[in-house]
Amino acid sequence: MNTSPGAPERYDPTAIEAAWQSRWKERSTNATDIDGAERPYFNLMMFPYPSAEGLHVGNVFAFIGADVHGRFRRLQGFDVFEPIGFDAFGIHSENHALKVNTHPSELIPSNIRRFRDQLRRVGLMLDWEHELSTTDPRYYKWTQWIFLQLYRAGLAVKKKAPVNWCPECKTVLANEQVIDGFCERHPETQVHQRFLEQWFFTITNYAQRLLDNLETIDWSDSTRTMQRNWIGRSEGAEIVFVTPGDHEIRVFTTRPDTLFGATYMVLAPEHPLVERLTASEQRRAVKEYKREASAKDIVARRVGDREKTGVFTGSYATNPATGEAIPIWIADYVLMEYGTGAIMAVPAHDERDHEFAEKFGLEIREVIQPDDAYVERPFTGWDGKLVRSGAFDGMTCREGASKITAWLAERGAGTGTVQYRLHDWCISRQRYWGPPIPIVYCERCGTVPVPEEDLPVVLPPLDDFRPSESGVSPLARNEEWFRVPCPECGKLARRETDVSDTFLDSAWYFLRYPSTAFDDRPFDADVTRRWLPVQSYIGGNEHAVLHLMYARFITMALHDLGHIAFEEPFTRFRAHGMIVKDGAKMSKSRGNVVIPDEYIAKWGADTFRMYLMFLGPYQEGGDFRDEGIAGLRRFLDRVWDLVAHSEPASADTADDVVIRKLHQTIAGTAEDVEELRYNTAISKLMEYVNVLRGRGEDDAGQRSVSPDVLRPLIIMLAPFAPHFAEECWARLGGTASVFDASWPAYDADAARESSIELVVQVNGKVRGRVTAPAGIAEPDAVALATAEESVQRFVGDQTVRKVVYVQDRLVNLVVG
RNA sequence: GCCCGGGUGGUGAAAUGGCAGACACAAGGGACUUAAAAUCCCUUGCCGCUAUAGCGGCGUGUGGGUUCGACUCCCACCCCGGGCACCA
Repeated sequence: MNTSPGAPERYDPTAIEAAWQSRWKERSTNATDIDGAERPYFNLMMFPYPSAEGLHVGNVFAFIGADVHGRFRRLQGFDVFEPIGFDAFGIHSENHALKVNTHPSELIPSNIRRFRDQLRRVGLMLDWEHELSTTDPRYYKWTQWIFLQLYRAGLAVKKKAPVNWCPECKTVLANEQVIDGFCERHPETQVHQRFLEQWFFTITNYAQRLLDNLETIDWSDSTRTMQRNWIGRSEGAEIVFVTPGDHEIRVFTTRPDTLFGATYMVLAPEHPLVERLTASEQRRAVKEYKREASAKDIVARRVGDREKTGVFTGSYATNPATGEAIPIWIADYVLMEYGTGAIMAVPAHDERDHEFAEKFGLEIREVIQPDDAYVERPFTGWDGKLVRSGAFDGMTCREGASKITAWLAERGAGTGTVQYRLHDWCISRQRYWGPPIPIVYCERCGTVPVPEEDLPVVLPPLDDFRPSESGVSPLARNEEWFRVPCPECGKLARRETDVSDTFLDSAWYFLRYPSTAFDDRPFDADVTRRWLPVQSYIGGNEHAVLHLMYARFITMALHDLGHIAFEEPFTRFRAHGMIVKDGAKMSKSRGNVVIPDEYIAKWGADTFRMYLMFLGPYQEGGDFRDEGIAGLRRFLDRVWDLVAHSEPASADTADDVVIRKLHQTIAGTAEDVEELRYNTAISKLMEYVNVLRGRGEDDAGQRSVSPDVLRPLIIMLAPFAPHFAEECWARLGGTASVFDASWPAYDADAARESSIELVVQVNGKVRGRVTAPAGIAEPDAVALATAEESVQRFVGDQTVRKVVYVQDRLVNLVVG
């Protein structure tokens, strides 16, 4: 440690970071002027769930990447709004509260305090004036208000449906929360199927728009692909099969071209027609099979490689193409939730039907002659010609599909249609820790929405908030709370005791941020017009089909109801990658979770920030290794040293090499930061520093460069190392914050190289290099290249058959 | 099974179809130091030839192809990560 008087002060991140953090707070450096901003820029990051463990490095990685973007935009002259909040309702918090046997209303505030503290130390440009928490009645009042808007529009409906039931959570889960048939939060617990009355948002009404709009928004491809797959659009036909008893069985198929090969049908065991179609001699078998199927949980039902089971109903239906009577079976490989819950089985051209037909000895009739004769059976491809298909013989599959659909339509036996895999969003939860759904059930008036002026329906304190085995909400144990007069007739009625899904809380928080000052409206019209949609949203792909889909849906619905002017909430979304530790995913059980605090304490937030942004491409993530951090600290130390010894009189301001490198760095770094290529942006700054260090040395061995070539460096460094940059900026004579400066101007002329190095190849192999003036013409370049001794050796007396010249880059002589 | 990513030195990684390995880490050598740490300088893809300077060959998961030229484009395959999965 150098402590002698007069010696240059060492870089001390602890002191500098604390000083600047309090200065930012005092001066409101990061507060946004919501009403007065000239160039509003909404920079959003995914608000965290305030867990008991505190922020981990994954959260911090996400926030820093978003913060770098926000700070960069600010240096470009935008009024950047970078708010934060807490997603504190939900099963996550509640389960933790149950585990440690403390009420969530006690836990959450202390967790939030810890999070605030951690977030401050990371040095994010957060505007704390607009902090929100989903558990705040001032917030969830409007979550309930959104429910009411959707309810009035018919987009919130109550229906009995097969739902995913987690026996551990003792609640219903959305499909998105079921992973491989197991609960998202309890990987050991299988999810079961139950039929319950639940509130749904009919997101399926928006399936096509959610799909189409994906083309119009600037999102990571990976995220858009996941959404596309989740929506799962399939084109095909709905075809009607009629039974002798005049029952109509509708099926959906993506392969109407194979209709002539449909040799039997299958209904889902829960299909409403099963009862009526069952012949008396099959009654027992069918009943037994239905019982078995309903006893099965969703896993057993959904695992794809399971052996097929099923039972014949004893009835037949007429194949509308062949006129043949084909047997009707029931089997649990047909799912009631998709399509019509019934299929036409074409065992010759569908793997599942094939397996089923083989097992039960049903007819397998090929109606496609594949183009390639040597393909495996069943042939499920599209490249073939129709056979045994009457008038459609000889057509390609594509042609046959549309012709058969048209032919069915003429006879009223079918129609072209589209199916989606997307399911309606089940939003009710039989849990405690969420916003109560604002509905009252009255014996006389039925289902009555709580009047808007009575919102919020406050979640009452409840000592025993455990979920019950029976699936009834904890709130149903609080009679005092749920007994209320009917808002319409005044007679004693009963509140809805379910609460809403956490994903509803987070589906609209970005709308609230700029309007947190208003208590009489969810989002102010003027403010919203100025600040939304969100210009940049950065977050993890784990939310690609949950949060991001729901937020889009809620935004679309609010748009259609006239509350907002846009229908897509996030103009640009970028998914960041995942941080792993020594090649393995971080997890508590592995014991390799990186806690940012200790690293920040040891190295300083700026070094830590820079390391995280440097360790790999931001959108791919990377491997966190302790050894790598020192390099970034060394880099900052070197910059510190340059700043400490800067001399206004230094000649480097006119040094071509320095100036050229500076302007190349300005252009390259801006482009990299713009594209979130933070790792290469930092490496470019390092290159520039290496040039400065090589140039700055005087006769006495003392480095000294002028502040003029350092200031642009400090600005470019500021998004990554904000405290460090502020301190250097001040030491270089800056008065205001470095973030009130502008990103350095790029001068293309200054960046241009005057001489270039031409690579000379012979037959594509590098055989020499020549220095030439930039912009050299081809004949001159070739002459220079050919004259080179090392090139001559490889050309010898062979004739040059061809010359390839790439301007200012290379000459390739093709000889032989 | 299907749909996305990805596979490059000892390590993290970089490269609009045009010098593979920028920038770092680690390692080795040297300077400074009584010594160590820190700092600074040098070396560092592999193999071979050479006393050295240097010279040559090989090299981006594997096998083919396109091209004057391929980490980059095309085809087939292998491995790793993620998503979906009896979705008709």
